[in-house]
Amino acid sequence: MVTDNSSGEMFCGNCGFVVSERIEELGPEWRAFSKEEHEDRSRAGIPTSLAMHDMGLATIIGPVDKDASGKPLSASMKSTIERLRTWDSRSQVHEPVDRNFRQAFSELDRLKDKLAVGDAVIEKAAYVYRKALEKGLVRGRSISALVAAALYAACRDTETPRTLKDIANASNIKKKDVARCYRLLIRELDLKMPVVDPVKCVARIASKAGLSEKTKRKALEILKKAEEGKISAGKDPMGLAAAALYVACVMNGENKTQKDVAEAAGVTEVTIRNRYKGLKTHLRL
Amino acid sequence: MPQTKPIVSIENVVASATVNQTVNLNLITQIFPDVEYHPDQFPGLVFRLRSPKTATLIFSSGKMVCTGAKSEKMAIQAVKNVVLKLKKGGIPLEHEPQIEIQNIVASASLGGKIHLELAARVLPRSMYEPEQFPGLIHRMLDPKTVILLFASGKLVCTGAKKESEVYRAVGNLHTLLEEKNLMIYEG
DNA sequence: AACTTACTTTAGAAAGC
DNA sequence: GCTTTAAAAAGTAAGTT
Repeated sequence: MVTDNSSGEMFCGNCGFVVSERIEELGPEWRAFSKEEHEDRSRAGIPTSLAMHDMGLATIIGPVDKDASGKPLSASMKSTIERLRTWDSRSQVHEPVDRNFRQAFSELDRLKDKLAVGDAVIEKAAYVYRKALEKGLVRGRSISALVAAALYAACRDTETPRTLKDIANASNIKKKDVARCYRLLIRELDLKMPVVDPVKCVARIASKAGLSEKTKRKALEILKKAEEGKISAGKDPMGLAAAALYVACVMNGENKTQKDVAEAAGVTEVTIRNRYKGLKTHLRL
Repeated sequence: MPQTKPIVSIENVVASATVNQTVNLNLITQIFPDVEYHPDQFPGLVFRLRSPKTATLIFSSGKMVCTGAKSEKMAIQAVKNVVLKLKKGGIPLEHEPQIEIQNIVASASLGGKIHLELAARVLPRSMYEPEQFPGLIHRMLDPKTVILLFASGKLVCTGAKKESEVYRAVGNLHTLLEEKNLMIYEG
Protein backbone atom coordinates (compact mmCIF):
# COMPACT_ATOMS: atom_id res chain seq x y z
CA MET A 1 0.00 0.00 0.00
CA VAL A 2 1.40 3.31 -1.00
CA THR A 3 0.43 6.54 0.64
CA ASP A 4 0.99 9.89 -0.94
CA ASN A 5 1.29 12.28 1.95
CA SER A 6 1.07 15.33 -0.21
CA SER A 7 -2.44 14.51 -1.34
CA GLY A 8 -3.42 12.12 1.39
CA GLU A 9 -4.36 9.50 -1.11
CA MET A 10 -3.57 5.87 -0.67
CA PHE A 11 -3.41 3.42 -3.50
CA CYS A 12 -2.54 -0.16 -4.14
CA GLY A 13 1.02 -0.32 -5.35
CA ASN A 14 0.19 -3.43 -7.28
CA CYS A 15 -2.87 -2.46 -9.24
CA GLY A 16 -3.01 1.28 -8.77
CA PHE A 17 -6.39 1.22 -7.07
CA VAL A 18 -6.92 4.42 -5.11
CA VAL A 19 -8.24 3.56 -1.68
CA SER A 20 -8.39 6.85 0.20
CA GLU A 21 -11.68 8.41 1.19
CA ARG A 22 -10.36 11.72 0.06
CA ILE A 23 -10.40 10.79 -3.57
CA GLU A 24 -13.89 9.42 -3.28
CA GLU A 25 -15.11 12.66 -1.79
CA LEU A 26 -14.31 14.31 -5.04
CA GLY A 27 -17.11 12.49 -6.77
CA PRO A 28 -17.73 9.42 -8.82
CA GLU A 29 -15.93 10.66 -11.89
CA TRP A 30 -12.74 10.80 -9.87
CA ARG A 31 -12.84 7.24 -8.85
CA ALA A 32 -11.45 4.34 -10.73
CA PHE A 33 -13.93 2.12 -8.91
CA SER A 34 -15.23 1.62 -5.41
CA LYS A 35 -13.44 -0.18 -2.63
CA GLU A 36 -16.04 -2.89 -2.81
CA GLU A 37 -15.48 -3.35 -6.50
CA HIS A 38 -11.78 -3.45 -5.98
CA GLU A 39 -12.12 -6.08 -3.31
CA ASP A 40 -14.40 -8.09 -5.55
CA ARG A 41 -11.79 -8.00 -8.23
CA SER A 42 -9.14 -8.91 -5.77
CA ARG A 43 -11.12 -11.93 -4.72
CA ALA A 44 -11.60 -12.79 -8.34
CA GLY A 45 -7.85 -12.78 -8.50
CA ILE A 46 -7.25 -10.70 -11.57
CA PRO A 47 -5.82 -7.31 -10.66
CA THR A 48 -4.24 -7.94 -7.30
CA SER A 49 -4.79 -8.80 -3.70
CA LEU A 50 -4.63 -6.57 -0.69
CA ALA A 51 -2.35 -9.13 0.90
CA MET A 52 0.47 -7.93 -1.28
CA HIS A 53 0.27 -4.37 -0.17
CA ASP A 54 3.26 -4.38 2.06
CA MET A 55 5.57 -5.90 -0.47
CA GLY A 56 8.05 -4.48 -2.89
CA LEU A 57 7.35 -0.94 -3.83
CA ALA A 58 5.55 -0.21 -0.58
CA THR A 59 6.53 3.37 -0.21
CA ILE A 60 5.53 6.36 1.74
CA ILE A 61 5.49 9.32 -0.55
CA GLY A 62 6.53 12.39 1.34
CA PRO A 63 9.54 14.03 2.92
CA VAL A 64 11.05 10.76 4.01
CA ASP A 65 13.82 8.64 2.61
CA LYS A 66 12.79 5.24 3.72
CA ASP A 67 10.26 2.85 2.31
CA ALA A 68 7.61 1.00 4.31
CA SER A 69 10.00 -1.72 5.29
CA GLY A 70 12.48 0.77 6.62
CA LYS A 71 14.96 0.42 3.81
CA PRO A 72 16.33 3.62 2.30
CA LEU A 73 14.87 4.56 -1.05
CA SER A 74 17.14 4.60 -4.04
CA ALA A 75 18.12 7.97 -5.36
CA SER A 76 15.97 7.43 -8.40
CA MET A 77 12.90 6.65 -6.32
CA LYS A 78 13.56 9.63 -4.14
CA SER A 79 13.76 12.01 -7.07
CA THR A 80 10.69 10.44 -8.59
CA ILE A 81 8.72 10.72 -5.40
CA GLU A 82 9.86 14.26 -4.89
CA ARG A 83 8.35 15.08 -8.22
CA LEU A 84 5.19 13.14 -7.57
CA ARG A 85 4.58 15.18 -4.46
CA THR A 86 4.15 18.30 -6.51
CA TRP A 87 1.90 16.76 -9.08
CA ASP A 88 -1.70 17.60 -9.48
CA SER A 89 -3.34 14.25 -9.06
CA ARG A 90 -6.49 15.59 -10.65
CA SER A 91 -4.86 15.86 -14.06
CA GLN A 92 -6.91 13.12 -15.60
CA VAL A 93 -10.57 13.23 -14.63
CA HIS A 94 -11.97 10.73 -17.03
CA GLU A 95 -14.38 7.92 -16.82
CA PRO A 96 -12.68 5.20 -18.86
CA VAL A 97 -10.10 4.97 -16.12
CA ASP A 98 -11.86 1.94 -14.78
CA ARG A 99 -11.65 0.08 -18.03
CA ASN A 100 -8.11 1.26 -18.53
CA PHE A 101 -7.02 -0.11 -15.17
CA ARG A 102 -8.67 -3.44 -15.78
CA GLN A 103 -6.95 -3.89 -19.08
CA ALA A 104 -3.59 -2.59 -17.98
CA PHE A 105 -3.31 -4.62 -14.85
CA SER A 106 -4.61 -7.85 -16.24
CA GLU A 107 -1.99 -7.49 -18.94
CA LEU A 108 0.68 -6.79 -16.40
CA ASP A 109 -0.44 -9.90 -14.57
CA ARG A 110 -0.19 -11.88 -17.77
CA LEU A 111 3.31 -10.57 -18.50
CA LYS A 112 4.38 -11.45 -14.97
CA ASP A 113 4.08 -15.13 -15.75
CA LYS A 114 5.50 -14.96 -19.24
CA LEU A 115 8.58 -13.11 -18.07
CA ALA A 116 8.82 -14.74 -14.66
CA VAL A 117 9.50 -11.50 -12.85
CA GLY A 118 8.85 -10.99 -9.16
CA ASP A 119 5.99 -9.17 -7.51
CA ALA A 120 8.21 -6.25 -6.57
CA VAL A 121 8.92 -5.62 -10.24
CA ILE A 122 5.24 -5.85 -11.11
CA GLU A 123 4.39 -3.42 -8.35
CA LYS A 124 6.92 -0.96 -9.61
CA ALA A 125 5.58 -1.30 -13.11
CA ALA A 126 2.06 -0.69 -11.80
CA TYR A 127 3.31 2.33 -9.93
CA VAL A 128 4.92 3.77 -13.05
CA TYR A 129 1.86 3.00 -15.15
CA ARG A 130 -0.43 4.71 -12.69
CA LYS A 131 1.74 7.81 -12.78
CA ALA A 132 1.70 7.75 -16.56
CA LEU A 133 -2.08 7.48 -16.45
CA GLU A 134 -2.32 10.38 -14.02
CA LYS A 135 -0.21 12.52 -16.24
CA GLY A 136 -2.35 11.68 -19.23
CA LEU A 137 0.39 9.89 -21.11
CA VAL A 138 -1.90 7.01 -22.03
CA ARG A 139 -4.37 9.04 -24.10
CA GLY A 140 -4.10 8.25 -27.76
CA ARG A 141 -1.54 5.58 -27.08
CA SER A 142 -1.65 1.83 -26.81
CA ILE A 143 -2.28 0.68 -23.25
CA SER A 144 -0.42 -2.53 -23.98
CA ALA A 145 2.62 -0.69 -25.24
CA LEU A 146 2.70 1.55 -22.18
CA VAL A 147 2.23 -1.38 -19.83
CA ALA A 148 5.13 -3.12 -21.54
CA ALA A 149 7.23 0.04 -21.31
CA ALA A 150 6.36 0.47 -17.63
CA LEU A 151 7.38 -3.12 -17.01
CA TYR A 152 10.66 -2.59 -18.84
CA ALA A 153 11.25 0.51 -16.74
CA ALA A 154 10.58 -1.52 -13.60
CA CYS A 155 13.03 -4.19 -14.73
CA ARG A 156 15.65 -1.55 -15.42
CA ASP A 157 15.12 0.15 -12.10
CA THR A 158 15.38 -3.10 -10.18
CA GLU A 159 18.23 -4.32 -12.37
CA THR A 160 16.17 -7.33 -13.32
CA PRO A 161 17.83 -8.73 -16.46
CA ARG A 162 15.05 -8.52 -19.04
CA THR A 163 15.82 -7.06 -22.45
CA LEU A 164 13.58 -4.92 -24.60
CA LYS A 165 13.30 -7.97 -26.83
CA ASP A 166 12.06 -10.08 -23.94
CA ILE A 167 9.35 -7.58 -23.13
CA ALA A 168 8.50 -7.05 -26.80
CA ASN A 169 8.11 -10.78 -27.43
CA ALA A 170 6.05 -11.37 -24.31
CA SER A 171 3.72 -8.50 -25.07
CA ASN A 172 3.52 -8.90 -28.84
CA ILE A 173 4.50 -5.29 -29.31
CA LYS A 174 7.27 -4.16 -31.61
CA LYS A 175 10.53 -3.63 -29.81
CA LYS A 176 10.72 -0.19 -31.34
CA ASP A 177 7.35 0.78 -29.88
CA VAL A 178 8.21 -0.48 -26.42
CA ALA A 179 11.45 1.49 -26.59
CA ARG A 180 9.64 4.63 -27.70
CA CYS A 181 7.11 4.38 -24.88
CA TYR A 182 9.88 3.64 -22.40
CA ARG A 183 11.70 6.82 -23.40
CA LEU A 184 8.43 8.71 -23.12
CA LEU A 185 8.03 7.48 -19.54
CA ILE A 186 11.59 8.40 -18.65
CA ARG A 187 11.16 11.85 -20.18
CA GLU A 188 7.72 12.73 -18.89
CA LEU A 189 7.98 11.20 -15.44
CA ASP A 190 11.58 12.35 -14.99
CA LEU A 191 12.80 8.88 -14.14
CA LYS A 192 16.49 8.19 -13.78
CA MET A 193 17.52 4.69 -14.69
CA PRO A 194 20.80 2.98 -14.00
CA VAL A 195 22.66 2.14 -17.21
CA VAL A 196 22.43 -1.53 -18.14
CA ASP A 197 25.44 -3.27 -16.66
CA PRO A 198 27.23 -5.66 -19.02
CA VAL A 199 28.11 -7.71 -15.94
CA LYS A 200 24.41 -8.49 -15.52
CA CYS A 201 24.28 -9.64 -19.12
CA VAL A 202 27.06 -12.18 -18.63
CA ALA A 203 25.04 -14.54 -16.45
CA ARG A 204 22.16 -14.56 -18.91
CA ILE A 205 24.31 -15.22 -21.95
CA ALA A 206 26.38 -17.81 -20.11
CA SER A 207 23.40 -19.86 -19.03
CA LYS A 208 21.76 -19.66 -22.44
CA ALA A 209 24.95 -20.77 -24.12
CA GLY A 210 25.68 -23.31 -21.43
CA LEU A 211 29.04 -21.90 -20.47
CA SER A 212 31.02 -22.94 -17.42
CA GLU A 213 31.22 -21.02 -14.20
CA LYS A 214 34.92 -20.41 -14.64
CA THR A 215 34.44 -18.97 -18.09
CA LYS A 216 31.78 -16.71 -16.64
CA ARG A 217 34.19 -15.59 -13.93
CA LYS A 218 36.88 -14.95 -16.50
CA ALA A 219 34.49 -12.87 -18.56
CA LEU A 220 33.68 -10.83 -15.50
CA GLU A 221 37.39 -10.25 -14.92
CA ILE A 222 37.79 -9.15 -18.50
CA LEU A 223 34.89 -6.75 -18.23
CA LYS A 224 36.27 -5.42 -15.00
CA LYS A 225 39.66 -4.87 -16.56
CA ALA A 226 38.21 -3.35 -19.67
CA GLU A 227 36.54 -1.17 -17.08
CA GLU A 228 34.03 1.29 -18.35
CA GLY A 229 37.11 3.39 -18.88
CA LYS A 230 37.02 3.95 -22.58
CA ILE A 231 35.96 1.07 -24.70
CA SER A 232 32.45 0.62 -23.35
CA ALA A 233 30.92 4.08 -23.73
CA GLY A 234 28.20 4.04 -26.36
CA LYS A 235 28.43 0.30 -26.92
CA ASP A 236 25.62 -2.17 -26.47
CA PRO A 237 26.15 -3.89 -23.07
CA MET A 238 25.06 -7.19 -24.62
CA GLY A 239 27.75 -6.90 -27.28
CA LEU A 240 30.36 -6.13 -24.67
CA ALA A 241 29.31 -9.02 -22.45
CA ALA A 242 29.19 -11.40 -25.42
CA ALA A 243 32.67 -10.41 -26.52
CA ALA A 244 34.04 -10.80 -22.99
CA LEU A 245 32.49 -14.25 -22.76
CA TYR A 246 33.86 -15.25 -26.14
CA VAL A 247 37.34 -14.17 -25.12
CA ALA A 248 36.90 -16.03 -21.85
CA CYS A 249 35.92 -19.17 -23.76
CA VAL A 250 39.05 -18.97 -25.87
CA MET A 251 41.22 -18.44 -22.80
CA ASN A 252 39.63 -21.33 -20.96
CA GLY A 253 39.67 -23.57 -23.99
CA GLU A 254 35.92 -23.89 -23.90
CA ASN A 255 34.79 -24.93 -27.36
CA LYS A 256 32.14 -22.41 -28.21
CA THR A 257 31.95 -20.56 -31.48
CA GLN A 258 31.29 -16.89 -31.95
CA LYS A 259 27.97 -17.92 -33.42
CA ASP A 260 27.02 -19.81 -30.26
CA VAL A 261 27.73 -16.81 -28.08
CA ALA A 262 26.21 -14.40 -30.56
CA GLU A 263 22.95 -16.31 -30.67
CA ALA A 264 22.76 -16.56 -26.91
CA ALA A 265 23.36 -12.84 -26.62
CA GLY A 266 21.14 -11.78 -29.47
CA VAL A 267 23.86 -9.86 -31.28
CA THR A 268 25.70 -10.63 -34.51
CA GLU A 269 29.09 -12.26 -34.82
CA VAL A 270 30.31 -9.08 -36.44
CA THR A 271 29.52 -7.16 -33.28
CA ILE A 272 31.39 -9.69 -31.16
CA ARG A 273 34.38 -9.35 -33.45
CA ASN A 274 34.27 -5.57 -33.26
CA ARG A 275 34.09 -5.54 -29.48
CA TYR A 276 36.75 -8.20 -29.40
CA LYS A 277 39.09 -5.92 -31.32
CA GLY A 278 38.58 -3.24 -28.72
CA LEU A 279 39.15 -5.62 -25.83
CA LYS A 280 42.22 -7.03 -27.50
CA THR A 281 43.75 -3.60 -27.95
CA HIS A 282 42.75 -2.32 -24.53
CA LEU A 283 43.80 -5.40 -22.59
CA ARG A 284 46.73 -5.99 -24.92
CA LEU A 285 45.68 -9.60 -25.33
CA MET B 1 41.93 23.27 -18.26
CA PRO B 2 42.52 22.30 -21.88
CA GLN B 3 40.74 25.03 -23.75
CA THR B 4 39.60 23.61 -27.02
CA LYS B 5 37.06 25.70 -28.78
CA PRO B 6 34.23 23.58 -30.17
CA ILE B 7 34.16 23.27 -33.93
CA VAL B 8 30.58 23.72 -35.08
CA SER B 9 29.03 23.13 -38.47
CA ILE B 10 25.47 23.71 -39.51
CA GLU B 11 24.25 20.59 -41.28
CA ASN B 12 20.64 21.20 -42.07
CA VAL B 13 18.17 24.05 -41.83
CA VAL B 14 14.42 23.54 -42.03
CA ALA B 15 12.22 26.46 -43.03
CA SER B 16 8.49 26.78 -43.53
CA ALA B 17 6.98 29.31 -45.91
CA THR B 18 3.75 30.39 -47.51
CA VAL B 19 2.89 32.24 -50.70
CA ASN B 20 -0.52 33.11 -49.27
CA GLN B 21 -2.55 31.55 -52.07
CA THR B 22 -3.41 28.08 -53.22
CA VAL B 23 -1.36 26.42 -55.92
CA ASN B 24 -2.18 23.72 -58.47
CA LEU B 25 0.23 20.89 -57.74
CA ASN B 26 -0.81 18.93 -60.81
CA LEU B 27 0.07 21.91 -62.95
CA ILE B 28 3.52 22.05 -61.36
CA THR B 29 3.95 18.37 -62.12
CA GLN B 30 3.24 19.05 -65.82
CA ILE B 31 5.66 21.95 -66.02
CA PHE B 32 8.44 20.41 -63.92
CA PRO B 33 8.81 16.73 -64.85
CA ASP B 34 11.43 16.09 -62.16
CA VAL B 35 9.20 16.77 -59.17
CA GLU B 36 7.82 13.93 -57.07
CA TYR B 37 4.15 14.01 -56.27
CA HIS B 38 2.28 11.04 -54.91
CA PRO B 39 -0.84 12.46 -53.27
CA ASP B 40 -1.90 8.98 -52.21
CA GLN B 41 1.08 8.63 -49.93
CA PHE B 42 1.82 12.24 -49.01
CA PRO B 43 -0.03 15.51 -49.79
CA GLY B 44 3.15 17.45 -50.47
CA LEU B 45 4.96 17.77 -53.79
CA VAL B 46 8.74 17.40 -53.60
CA PHE B 47 10.62 20.11 -55.45
CA ARG B 48 14.39 19.60 -55.45
CA LEU B 49 16.91 22.37 -56.11
CA ARG B 50 20.52 21.66 -57.03
CA SER B 51 21.64 24.98 -55.66
CA PRO B 52 21.25 25.46 -52.82
CA LYS B 53 20.94 21.67 -52.61
CA THR B 54 17.57 21.39 -50.94
CA ALA B 55 14.22 19.62 -51.09
CA THR B 56 11.11 21.74 -50.75
CA LEU B 57 7.71 20.26 -50.02
CA ILE B 58 4.94 22.26 -51.66
CA PHE B 59 1.33 21.90 -50.55
CA SER B 60 -1.81 22.93 -52.38
CA SER B 61 -2.49 25.47 -49.65
CA GLY B 62 0.52 27.41 -50.82
CA LYS B 63 2.51 26.48 -47.74
CA MET B 64 5.93 24.92 -48.11
CA VAL B 65 8.71 23.28 -46.12
CA CYS B 66 12.31 23.58 -47.26
CA THR B 67 14.96 21.19 -45.91
CA GLY B 68 18.61 20.54 -46.56
CA ALA B 69 20.07 24.06 -46.55
CA LYS B 70 23.36 24.64 -44.76
CA SER B 71 22.48 28.05 -43.32
CA GLU B 72 19.55 30.31 -42.56
CA LYS B 73 20.43 32.47 -45.55
CA MET B 74 20.67 29.51 -47.88
CA ALA B 75 17.30 28.22 -46.69
CA ILE B 76 15.69 31.58 -47.39
CA GLN B 77 17.37 31.82 -50.76
CA ALA B 78 16.28 28.31 -51.61
CA VAL B 79 12.63 29.15 -50.94
CA LYS B 80 12.95 32.31 -53.05
CA ASN B 81 14.55 30.32 -55.83
CA VAL B 82 11.73 27.83 -55.78
CA VAL B 83 9.10 30.56 -55.97
CA LEU B 84 11.00 32.25 -58.78
CA LYS B 85 11.18 29.02 -60.76
CA LEU B 86 7.50 28.39 -60.31
CA LYS B 87 6.75 31.89 -61.60
CA LYS B 88 9.07 31.47 -64.58
CA GLY B 89 7.43 28.17 -65.27
CA GLY B 90 4.11 29.88 -65.54
CA ILE B 91 2.63 29.29 -62.11
CA PRO B 92 0.81 32.53 -61.22
CA LEU B 93 2.11 33.52 -57.81
CA GLU B 94 1.17 37.01 -56.69
CA HIS B 95 3.02 37.33 -53.41
CA GLU B 96 6.51 37.09 -52.04
CA PRO B 97 6.94 34.09 -49.74
CA GLN B 98 6.80 34.62 -45.98
CA ILE B 99 9.63 32.52 -44.59
CA GLU B 100 10.29 31.20 -41.09
CA ILE B 101 13.25 29.13 -39.90
CA GLN B 102 11.83 26.19 -37.96
CA ASN B 103 14.81 24.09 -37.01
CA ILE B 104 18.56 23.96 -37.34
CA VAL B 105 20.62 20.79 -37.07
CA ALA B 106 24.31 21.11 -36.39
CA SER B 107 27.20 18.82 -35.57
CA ALA B 108 30.14 19.81 -33.43
CA SER B 109 33.26 18.48 -31.86
CA LEU B 110 34.36 19.35 -28.34
CA GLY B 111 38.01 19.05 -27.48
CA GLY B 112 38.03 15.64 -25.82
CA LYS B 113 36.22 12.43 -25.06
CA ILE B 114 33.22 12.28 -22.78
CA HIS B 115 32.44 10.21 -19.74
CA LEU B 116 28.93 9.34 -20.88
CA GLU B 117 28.08 7.11 -17.98
CA LEU B 118 28.88 9.84 -15.50
CA ALA B 119 27.28 12.51 -17.63
CA ALA B 120 24.05 10.55 -17.66
CA ARG B 121 23.95 10.70 -13.88
CA VAL B 122 25.04 14.30 -13.51
CA LEU B 123 23.28 16.10 -16.35
CA PRO B 124 19.63 16.87 -15.72
CA ARG B 125 17.09 15.97 -18.39
CA SER B 126 19.47 13.53 -20.00
CA MET B 127 19.02 9.96 -21.06
CA TYR B 128 21.69 7.44 -21.96
CA GLU B 129 20.54 4.09 -23.28
CA PRO B 130 23.44 2.38 -25.10
CA GLU B 131 21.24 -0.56 -26.11
CA GLN B 132 18.98 1.80 -27.98
CA PHE B 133 21.31 4.53 -29.17
CA PRO B 134 25.04 5.21 -28.61
CA GLY B 135 24.60 8.86 -27.75
CA LEU B 136 23.42 10.58 -24.60
CA ILE B 137 20.29 12.63 -25.24
CA HIS B 138 20.32 15.91 -23.39
CA ARG B 139 17.46 18.42 -23.39
CA MET B 140 18.76 21.91 -22.81
CA LEU B 141 16.30 24.49 -21.56
CA ASP B 142 18.09 27.60 -22.78
CA PRO B 143 18.40 27.68 -25.66
CA LYS B 144 15.64 25.11 -26.01
CA THR B 145 17.50 22.44 -27.91
CA VAL B 146 18.27 18.75 -27.79
CA ILE B 147 21.83 17.57 -27.96
CA LEU B 148 22.99 14.08 -28.82
CA LEU B 149 26.34 13.70 -27.13
CA PHE B 150 28.75 10.92 -28.04
CA ALA B 151 31.69 9.40 -26.22
CA SER B 152 34.01 10.75 -28.89
CA GLY B 153 33.21 14.30 -27.87
CA LYS B 154 31.26 14.90 -31.04
CA LEU B 155 27.65 15.92 -30.87
CA VAL B 156 24.52 16.82 -32.76
CA CYS B 157 22.45 19.82 -31.75
CA THR B 158 18.91 20.19 -33.02
CA GLY B 159 15.87 22.27 -32.24
CA ALA B 160 17.47 25.70 -32.52
CA LYS B 161 15.76 28.34 -34.64
CA LYS B 162 18.73 30.67 -34.97
CA GLU B 163 22.34 29.86 -35.72
CA SER B 164 23.32 31.91 -32.68
CA GLU B 165 21.33 29.52 -30.50
CA VAL B 166 23.37 26.61 -31.80
CA TYR B 167 26.62 28.24 -30.74
CA ARG B 168 25.15 29.18 -27.40
CA ALA B 169 23.87 25.66 -26.80
CA VAL B 170 27.19 24.05 -27.67
CA GLY B 171 29.06 26.59 -25.58
CA ASN B 172 26.77 26.02 -22.63
CA LEU B 173 27.20 22.29 -22.80
CA HIS B 174 30.94 22.51 -23.19
CA THR B 175 31.20 24.71 -20.12
CA LEU B 176 28.90 22.44 -18.16
CA LEU B 177 30.90 19.35 -19.07
CA GLU B 178 34.15 20.95 -18.01
CA GLU B 179 32.67 22.25 -14.77
CA LYS B 180 31.47 18.80 -13.85
CA ASN B 181 34.68 17.16 -14.98
CA LEU B 182 32.96 15.00 -17.53
CA MET B 183 35.49 15.62 -20.24
CA ILE B 184 38.58 13.54 -20.79
CA TYR B 185 41.38 15.47 -22.46
CA GLU B 186 44.26 13.54 -23.84
CA GLY B 187 45.89 12.54 -27.08
C1' DA C 1 36.97 -10.46 -43.65
C1' DA C 2 35.60 -5.97 -46.31
C1' DC C 3 32.05 -3.07 -48.60
C1' DT C 4 27.50 -1.23 -49.13
C1' DT C 5 23.34 0.05 -47.78
C1' DA C 6 20.24 0.87 -44.16
C1' DC C 7 18.19 1.51 -39.79
C1' DT C 8 18.30 3.40 -34.57
C1' DT C 9 18.02 8.75 -32.09
C1' DT C 10 16.97 14.18 -32.13
C1' DA C 11 13.68 18.62 -33.98
C1' DG C 12 10.29 20.92 -36.92
C1' DA C 13 6.78 22.24 -40.48
C1' DA C 14 3.31 20.95 -43.97
C1' DA C 15 -2.27 18.25 -44.89
C1' DG C 16 -4.76 14.35 -44.04
C1' DC C 17 -5.77 9.81 -42.45
C1' DG D 1 0.33 8.24 -34.07
C1' DC D 2 1.61 7.84 -39.36
C1' DT D 3 3.04 9.47 -44.05
C1' DT D 4 7.62 12.83 -46.53
C1' DT D 5 12.11 15.85 -46.46
C1' DA D 6 17.30 16.49 -44.91
C1' DA D 7 21.39 15.83 -42.05
C1' DA D 8 24.90 14.62 -38.46
C1' DA D 9 26.66 11.62 -34.76
C1' DA D 10 28.20 6.06 -33.62
C1' DG D 11 26.59 1.54 -33.16
C1' DT D 12 24.50 -2.45 -34.99
C1' DA D 13 22.57 -5.23 -38.80
C1' DA D 14 22.12 -7.47 -43.25
C1' DG D 15 23.31 -8.62 -47.94
C1' DT D 16 27.34 -9.10 -51.48
C1' DT D 17 31.51 -10.05 -52.99
